[in-house]
Order: sequence, then structure tokens, then C-alpha cells
Amino acid sequence: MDNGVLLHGLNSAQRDAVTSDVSVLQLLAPPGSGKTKTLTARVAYLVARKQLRPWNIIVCTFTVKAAKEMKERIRGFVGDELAKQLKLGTFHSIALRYLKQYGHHIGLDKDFGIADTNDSKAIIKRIIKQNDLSIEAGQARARISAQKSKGIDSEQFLKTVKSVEQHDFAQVYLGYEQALKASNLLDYDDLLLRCSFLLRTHTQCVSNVEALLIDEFQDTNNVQYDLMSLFAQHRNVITIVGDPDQSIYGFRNAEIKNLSRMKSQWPDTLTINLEENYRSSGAILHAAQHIIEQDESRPPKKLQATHSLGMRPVLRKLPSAEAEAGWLVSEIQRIRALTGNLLRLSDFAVLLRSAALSRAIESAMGKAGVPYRMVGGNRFYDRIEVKLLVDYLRVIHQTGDNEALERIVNMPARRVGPETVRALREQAVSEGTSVWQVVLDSVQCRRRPITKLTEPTRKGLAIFVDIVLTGQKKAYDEGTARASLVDLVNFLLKKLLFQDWLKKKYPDDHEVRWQNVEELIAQASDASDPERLQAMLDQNALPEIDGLEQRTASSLGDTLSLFLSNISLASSSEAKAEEEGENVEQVTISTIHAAKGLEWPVVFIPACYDGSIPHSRAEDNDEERRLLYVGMTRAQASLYLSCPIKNTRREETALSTFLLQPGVSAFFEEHGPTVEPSAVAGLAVTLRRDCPALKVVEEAKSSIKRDEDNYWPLNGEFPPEELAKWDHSKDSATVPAAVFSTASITLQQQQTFSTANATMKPGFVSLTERYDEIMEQARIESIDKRAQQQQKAAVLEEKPRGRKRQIEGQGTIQSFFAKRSRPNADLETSTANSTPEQDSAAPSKKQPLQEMRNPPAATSENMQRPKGVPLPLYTPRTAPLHTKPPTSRTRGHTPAGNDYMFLSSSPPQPDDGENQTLDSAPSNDTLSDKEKPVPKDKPASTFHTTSMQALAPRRRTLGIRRTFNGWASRGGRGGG
DNA sequence: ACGTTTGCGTTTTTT
DNA sequence: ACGCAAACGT
Repeated sequence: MDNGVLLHGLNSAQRDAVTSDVSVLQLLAPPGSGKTKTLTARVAYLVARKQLRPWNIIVCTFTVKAAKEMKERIRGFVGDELAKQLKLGTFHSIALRYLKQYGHHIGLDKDFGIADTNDSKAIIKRIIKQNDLSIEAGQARARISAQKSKGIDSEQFLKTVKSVEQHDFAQVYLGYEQALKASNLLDYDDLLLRCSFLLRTHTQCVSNVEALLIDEFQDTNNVQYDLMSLFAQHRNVITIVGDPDQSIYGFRNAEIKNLSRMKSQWPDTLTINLEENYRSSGAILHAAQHIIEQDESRPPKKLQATHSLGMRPVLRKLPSAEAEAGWLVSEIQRIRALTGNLLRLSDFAVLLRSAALSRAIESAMGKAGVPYRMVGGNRFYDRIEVKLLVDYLRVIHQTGDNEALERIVNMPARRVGPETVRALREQAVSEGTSVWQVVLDSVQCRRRPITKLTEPTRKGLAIFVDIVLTGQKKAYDEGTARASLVDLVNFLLKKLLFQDWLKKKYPDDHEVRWQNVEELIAQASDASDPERLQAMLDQNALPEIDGLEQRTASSLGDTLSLFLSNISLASSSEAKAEEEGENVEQVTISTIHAAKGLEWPVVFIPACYDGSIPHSRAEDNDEERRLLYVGMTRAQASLYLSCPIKNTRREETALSTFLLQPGVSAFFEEHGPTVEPSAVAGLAVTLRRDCPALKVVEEAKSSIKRDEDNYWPLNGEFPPEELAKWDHSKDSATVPAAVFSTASITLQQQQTFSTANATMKPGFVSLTERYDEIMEQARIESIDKRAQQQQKAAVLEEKPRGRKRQIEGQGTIQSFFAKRSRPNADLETSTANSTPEQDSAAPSKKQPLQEMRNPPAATSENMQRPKGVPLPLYTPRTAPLHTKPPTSRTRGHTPAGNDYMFLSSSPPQPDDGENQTLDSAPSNDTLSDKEKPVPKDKPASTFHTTSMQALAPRRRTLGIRRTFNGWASRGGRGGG
């Protein structure tokens, strides 16, 4: 392999990073800058050019997903054989490997299990209850984790206790550690801590390590930082990749400071900045930049768009969460239709601050028949039907696992209630043994139970004991590895009458749950497949080191052990890749956290209100802002933010403070884009897809009700149709009226608020911006006009004050100025108070119209900096396209015409429309971009990389997921 | 008296 | 989906 292949398609900074010979390298990589590409290329470089042996290279990621993707990409460079040998995985999984192999050197039992969140929480709750403390379990858990992340153990903490409250907490902490020990469990933090201890005391374990690479370094906590030092302690060859702006795991004790800490620990650290964004359109990037720059403590950073400006992001107001969801779905359908289904459903993502927000969205998609998949939220292994079986396996594997045992001893119901369990546990604790031992002895009458067991209870326990004992026999005494694991699960299913139990307990959706069980069987089968098993053992095996005894893993019990460990470390989205699931046509719904590192052509971020983002329980608003930034920068061509005026609890909301800051509104449209055929062509080029024939577009168009985003009023009120619906169904005039007036009051409040902010905006308004405003105004008018026409027929008579969307004196410069100072002036003729004598822009009313028609081009510069802050960093040099006004403007399309240009990777478009047709799309040209510095309009190579593969391979069962379960089913039951 | 079932109100982010 | 309380069974 020559450097050509290795460095293919990299810009100069990326190439420097890949080939740098310094020993400690920091690569600061903002969103979309080709971070993963660079890191993987560097790994390949180290192997291929520097002749490092792959098994001496450690690569740490934070998610299994990222690890998988990275391995996949490296495989592309160096081939399967070498890629397989890399020590690549999450911090936790790598720590686990060391502990499994060398743990006995620090007195670790070989069969330790891993305590997941449920275990931890259950333990903590119990302690709190026992000691009658008034601490919230979840908080205590976070606090324990925080202490552990700092390396403070329970005894250390106890010594520093100052207050009663701290003393109580110390009690919990101590008890928690004790309980983990009793059950032979390590929690997530322990994995890192113990590994850190191991490598400190037995440095030979890592004597082979030649290079260490860490992804998403800004997410490391202190213990992980220590691990980094320890992994690399012999040669100090370290490469980290990170971006402080994308630090969104502070709640998990991530320390952004680790970046600077690293620099002081290794003063020779070389820092390379990647500064070009290959993902998002200019308009999206600038909006995101504007948001992130609100953080004044943040060091300024360069990030340059390489794509054309494209469409402005949308910031939409809607009356309610349901309306928002309905609107969102209709926008997906509208955009798809107007682009002739050029965009697939899998090109759309809905990103949420919290998983619970998915409810309305899921139900709207369900109603509209739009398939979707939810990632983040609940994990496969957390689903009770799966968890239950896994817990049985855990007990069979290790009867000392009190936590798992207590969860299943009465599952299915065996008349062993909490009271009995409590008694059993107490006895176990007082006699210094495990709960299992007490149960076993009680059943076999070898031990007198403290409390007398009733006959049915004793019988129930006997059944339980029998299941576990027989299971153990199956697992350890007979058969091959493959047979044992799958057979074991099947045995459990039979013994537990599992399918019947599911049917009885979950009559509505037992099929889906059974599918999940089948999925578990499939995974058990995979895990114990001899070939796979060997591969896994190979991969997990750490190199042999002279004079250091390793634990050998070979027996059947170890297969089970390995399987269970992997389950505990498998996270949200990787219930294992299913290759053909890749192209499943589904919209992705995800938390923003889980979307990190991914990208989609179209991204929606709903529920942008205070309390959601920033979250009401968040401690660090800067982190919340970064979260919004991360969400926004997932979008390639089109970005929608939206905000319901009332939240799910029907309380009034205020737009997210991040979006109310001065100047923000200039970066957004108030409604979804108009989509013209030319835009479709541009999009096709960008996405490297065939441009649909006009006929197809027309056809698709006829399938939707509207071709504009004009059903919901821009001011966030209900359209008359909706109100009419209310009227008919409720048959009461008072209800909708009340809703209506509340809504408009809210609006006015909000309005005055943002007005105040807008007028405080420093500096003056640039000509260009004004021009944009005029154009925008015109568009809104035309959309409103159409909306009006359609609504004329509406049943309900407008109340005078509700109908404010039409601007007075529309089209005049005056109306424009009114709008300037009050971004949503169209909403509020009623608030006559705010007439703009304070308009700083007012004097320029005199500007000749001519000048405004031919403004300086809407470059990314002035677009992103309405305040006029000088910024040499962004743009001019690279981008001829940016300095040229978007085509539709130059050509003087109708003012209302679409000014939107889909993000395009084609060269600047000449007026003759050379690029309007597919044939002339320079696909070859862009494909062959070798090592030339990456051109301004980035060829698509970066476009289709990260996201889809990483996300798509999910099981359909995960996608189908309890769509109409839980809450939804309650609502649904009423409807039929 | 203990265990099970049913109904109601609430939900940050993740290895 | 989870925790909690109250009603209902054994």
C-alpha cells in the first residue's frame, strides 16, 4: 500500500495529522471535519508505514458503535487480518479485557459480573430504605459515580465527611461497595478503576503497547485520563482526537480540562486543528456557529464551510407537541414528494433532548404510516423479557449474584414477595453468605430460615432452585459450547413457560416481545458459534508477556461469562449488526446524545423550549448549548428546529434561550422551504443520486395536500381547520376559545420578550441582511397568501385578534423595518406598543431601493456575522461560490421565488444552467478528487460515510418497538 | 398478614 | 416503563 491510498481525499491538515511523527498528538476536530477518517487513516499509517504491530496498538472509543465503525474503516485500509488484531474498543471493554486476563494479580475473582444501571440503582435504593435516609437513589448513584471518576473510594470519602448529609451519603457509598463485593460485581466505574490499579501495580501488562489512540477525548473523565497515561506509560505514543465544543458528557464527569492537562503532562504535544467542515451547508454551519459562539468563555475557533450556502435552517412555531409532531411528519412527506422521493426516509432524523419526547412523534408517525426507528432510549438488554432471561443466565453462571437473583426469584410469580426476599437477604448478610445459599439450604431443609416460609412460598422457592440447578448442569456438565448456550436459553424458556407467561402478562404486544426473545437466542447462538467464539477469544486475548501469567479462557462457563460481559457493555444501538437491515427505509428518531458522530441530509430538532433544551434539570447551560450545537451540526442539507407553544403538560413554553439571543433569528426561516425543480437537481448532485424526472415529481406532488409549509400559522396558533375539528368533536365553543386565547397571550408575551432582545442588538444591520429580510418577507407573504386562500373556505370565522399573520403594508420597506426590529411582527398588530422609533435600522429607510436589490452577495461571512465582527477565518479565500450570490437571486427570479438552493457540491453554477440537468453533473470530476486540497465544494466522499452504515444495521424488532405501547396505548385504546 | 393485581402520575443525557 | 398506593385474594 502506498501513501496515495492512505492519504486519499485528505486535506493538508488531515494529512499532517495522519503522518506526523511526534509522539504525542492532539487533533482538534470540529463537527464534520473528517475526524474519524483521519484517525482511522493514522492507525492504518502506523501499521502499514511505521510497521507497528496491530496487537500493540490500543484504540479507545466511547461507544461500541464508534468502535465498530472504526474497525470497519480500518479494515478497508489494512485488511481484515490486521484490523482484527488491533486492541480496539470502548474504554470499558478494553479495561474488561485486562481485568479478565490479569485481574487475579490484584485479587479479582475470575468470574466477576458487571453491575448495570439497574443493579446499581436497586442496591442503592435498598440501602436508602434500610437506613431510612432521605436521599434520592438516582442522585446518589450519580454522586457515587462522580466520586469514583475522581478516584475517591468510599473510605476515603468517609474521612472527609463534614456534614450530616455527607455522612448519610457516605453510608450509602459504603453500603453500595459492600453489596457489589458481596455479589462479586463491578460497576462501570469499577472496571476503569480496577484496570487503572492493575496497570499501576503491574506495569508489565502494557509493556507491549506501542501506540495509543483515543477518540472523543473531550469525553474522558479523570480515571480514563489516568488509564491513558497508564496504557501509554512505556512509550508515550499517543494520539487523541477531540472537540471541546462537542463535550456533552459532563454529567458523566467528563473533563474538558483533560485536553490542557495532557498538554502540560507532555509539553511536546503537537496540536493540529482541522478547520474545514465537509458535512453541512454553509447556512446550517453558520447558524450552528452562531449558537456555539454565545458561549463567551469558549476560545474562538475556525471552522470553514466547504459547501455552498444552501437553504437557511428553519425555526418553526407550533401550537402544541402534537401539532409539532404532525407538522414534522407532513414536512417529511412534503419534502419527499417535492423532491420526487429523491430523499429516502432514512435520510431524515429527528433528534431529541430526551427520549421521552419521542412519544408525540412516534404516535404521529404511526398515524401517518411513516416507518421509523428509535435509537437511544431503552436498550435491547433492558427490555424485561430479555433482561429476565439474562438474569437467569447470570445466576446460573454465578449464584453469588444476589442482585440478579432477587430480581428473578419471583419471576414468574411464585409467591415469593418482597417481604420474603428481604428476610432471605437479611439472613444471608448476617450469616455472611449469599442469598442463593440461604434459599438452597432452606429448600433442602439444611438451614432454618429466620422467618418461617409459608408452604406455597417454600414450593415456589423449590421450583426456582430446581431451575437454576438443572440449568447449571446443562451449562457445565455436558455438550459443546454451542449447544450449551442456546440450549440453556431454550431450556429456560421451556421451564419457565416463557411464551405463555409473555402472552398472559403482555396480551397486547407479546409477539414483539417474543421476537426480542428470539433475537436473544440468535445472539446466544452467534456468541457460541465455535468460529466466532474463537475470533472473539483471539480478539480479546492480550499479547503474551514474558513472566506474566494470564488467565486462560476456554471452558464452557467462560463462554457464558464472556457472553454476559459483552451484554453488559453493549449499549443502546448495537444489538448487533444485521447487514441487510442497512437500507431499511425508516426515519431515525434519536436522542441528540446518541446521534453524536452521525449525520443525515435532513434533521429535525423539535421541542426547542426552555426546560427541554436547556433542560430544566441541567446543571450546566453551556453543555446544553453544546448539545444543541451537536444536534444542529448533524444536518447536511436541511435543518429544522421547532418549538411548540405549549409543552406536553399543556403549559406555556418559552423558546430556548439559545434561540432568543440577539441575531439568532437572522439565521432562520420561519417555515419550511419552497422546493423548486432546480433545487431538486442540486440536491441530486449533492447526494450523488439520480435526479428524478419532472414527471415523477409531479406525480409525487399530487399525493400530498400542500406543496408549501402553510397549514400551520407561522405564529404558532391553530389553523381554523384544527379549531373546527375541536368544535365538532367537543361540541362546545368554550373549550377551543380558551385554548385559543391562551395561545395568543403566550405569544404576545414571548413576542415582547424577543423584541426587547432584538432591539438591544449591538451594531447596525447590514445591507445584505436587510436584503435577505425583504426577500424573506416576500416569501412569507406569498406563502401566507396561499394559506389564506386555502383557509378562506374554513368553517370558523376568524376572531379579529387571531388573524394577524398578514402584515400591514406588506411589501413596503416599512413593513420590512417593522419586521427587522421584531422578528415576528406579523404576529402582533395588536401589540401596537412597539413601534420602531428605536429601530437602529430606521435611518437607512432612505437607502435607494436599487442598492438593496443588488446587495453585496450573501456570503457566508456576512451571513454568519450579522454583528459585523470581523472574521477572517471564515471563507473568502476558498469559495468563489460564496462570493457569488445564489443563482436564483442573480437571475432575478420572482421575489417570492425560491431562494433556496439545496446544498450543492457542484461548481458555481453559470447562468445558462449547465448544472440544472443531471447529465452535466460532474460526478466523475468529484469522484476523482485525489490528493488535491479539498475543494470548496466538497465532493461527496464525506457525505455518505458515517451515518447510515453506523445506524442502519439494527434489528427490525428494535424499530417496531412498542409504538403503541405504554402511554400511546392508553390514548389508542380510547380511539379503538 | 402477606402477595398480587390494578390504576395513577411522572420521565435527562450513557458506558 | 417505573414507583406507589389501594383494592383484592389466599
